[in-house]
Amino acid sequence: MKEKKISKSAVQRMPLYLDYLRSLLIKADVSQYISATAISNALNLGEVQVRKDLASISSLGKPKIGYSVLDLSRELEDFLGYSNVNEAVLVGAGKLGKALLNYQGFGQYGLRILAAFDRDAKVVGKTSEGKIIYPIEKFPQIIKKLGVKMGIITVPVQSAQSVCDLMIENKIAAIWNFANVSLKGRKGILIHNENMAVSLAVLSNHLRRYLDTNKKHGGK
Amino acid sequence: MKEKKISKSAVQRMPLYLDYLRSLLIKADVSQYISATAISNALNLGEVQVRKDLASISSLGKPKIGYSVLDLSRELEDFLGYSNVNEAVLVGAGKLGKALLNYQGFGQYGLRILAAFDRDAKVVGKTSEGKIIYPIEKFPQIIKKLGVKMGIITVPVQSAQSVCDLMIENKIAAIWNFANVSLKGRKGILIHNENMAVSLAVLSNHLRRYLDTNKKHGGK
DNA sequence: AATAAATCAGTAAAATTATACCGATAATGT
DNA sequence: ACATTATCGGTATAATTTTACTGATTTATT
Repeated sequence: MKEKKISKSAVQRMPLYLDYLRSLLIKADVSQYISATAISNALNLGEVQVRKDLASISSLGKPKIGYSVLDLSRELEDFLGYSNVNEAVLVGAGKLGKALLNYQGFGQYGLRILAAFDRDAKVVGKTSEGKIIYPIEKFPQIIKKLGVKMGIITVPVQSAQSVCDLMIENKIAAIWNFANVSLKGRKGILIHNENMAVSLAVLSNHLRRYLDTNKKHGGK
Repeated sequence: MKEKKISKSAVQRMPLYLDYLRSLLIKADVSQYISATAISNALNLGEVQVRKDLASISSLGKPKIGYSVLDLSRELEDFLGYSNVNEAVLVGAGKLGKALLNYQGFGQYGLRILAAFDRDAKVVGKTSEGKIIYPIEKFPQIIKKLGVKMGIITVPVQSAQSVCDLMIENKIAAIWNFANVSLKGRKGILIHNENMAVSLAVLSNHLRRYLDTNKKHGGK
């Protein structure tokens, strides 16, 4: 099995495929087949792009037939790491932090948040739906024991970088950052920023151009 | 002033610049200058990339000096459309919908959610922090009156596509979708999916590769 | 058995995005 | 005043990503 390189953009399309396939599995029987063409129509993506993406993680596609929906789902799950659970810890048990901590939906994507940390003694120790919130001082000790490699940051802007540093010191390799700053990491460490402002930028930029065009070219 | 084309990736970096500049303005006086180089260091981005991005929206950069932090912020705000408010409506006043509706932070980014819609009569009519939730049937009528062009979707998966269609029929041009499906739009209509699964895909993919590498090459 | 239709998968080309390079310019120090 | 330094901004190059094309493969049809 040769290791193909998969672009980041392609990685981001994979969960869309998986979601779609899962929806098919719910609707109909498990022995269905589907073609890249059909998927591309359903998801409004380029036919070639879908075929390329799928080819990069699977080789079960049969001409004239397509892919077994079930098998392809399995392969996507494997690729995305949903089959072997991703364990994570979370720092910052405020509003957002607690919401994520208690969010059941992550299970579907193979994510399990094992523990949370906070520096506020008031929230520490309390469990919400079985999860424990530790004082931040215990971070190194507990991370070492758990061997977790993914960290979620839900602290206010000011402390985000120091939490990030703390995580990296303790061998966290992938960081999901919900604080509204772009954090400084290190080579090999992935920092993924979940920034609503970024989304808004895309949206409002589109809107501005859209409205301009319609004004200029006399759009109705 | 010639219209330069700005890549989508570049657009997504703009709010990062703006956030950083704003943080500088808070910390120090308003007559500061900053260079693209300094920004690139702070945000851990390529120097050339930052300079290019800034050049595409501003021409106030002075050699040896850099940009006026305040002026550049203004230009970024203009570009991002934060200066002239973006108005939006939201469909789906469930948990997430209400959270967004009441989230104060959007103001900072020039977003104002004017009204919400839901098909459940129980939530309709009630106001939470001054916002009104209308029955979905009134959508066409009210959108027409408000002239809003941005729509936010926070309904369950099953109804997301029909809400999307409804929005497009009523001349919404940019859709921010929080439902966990990829929606089908139409040319000219932007659909931006806020999908946590996508983020998770990026993270867990990185992690898998990271762990593999460290295993193979004997990373301690 | 032969033909047609649908689809995969590999290679090539095009488009997009990021990076490198270099001359011009403004401030600073000599 | 002149050299030096930091920085901008444009052009050129490289890398990445998407799209197009083509041949091979499998099923259905005549």
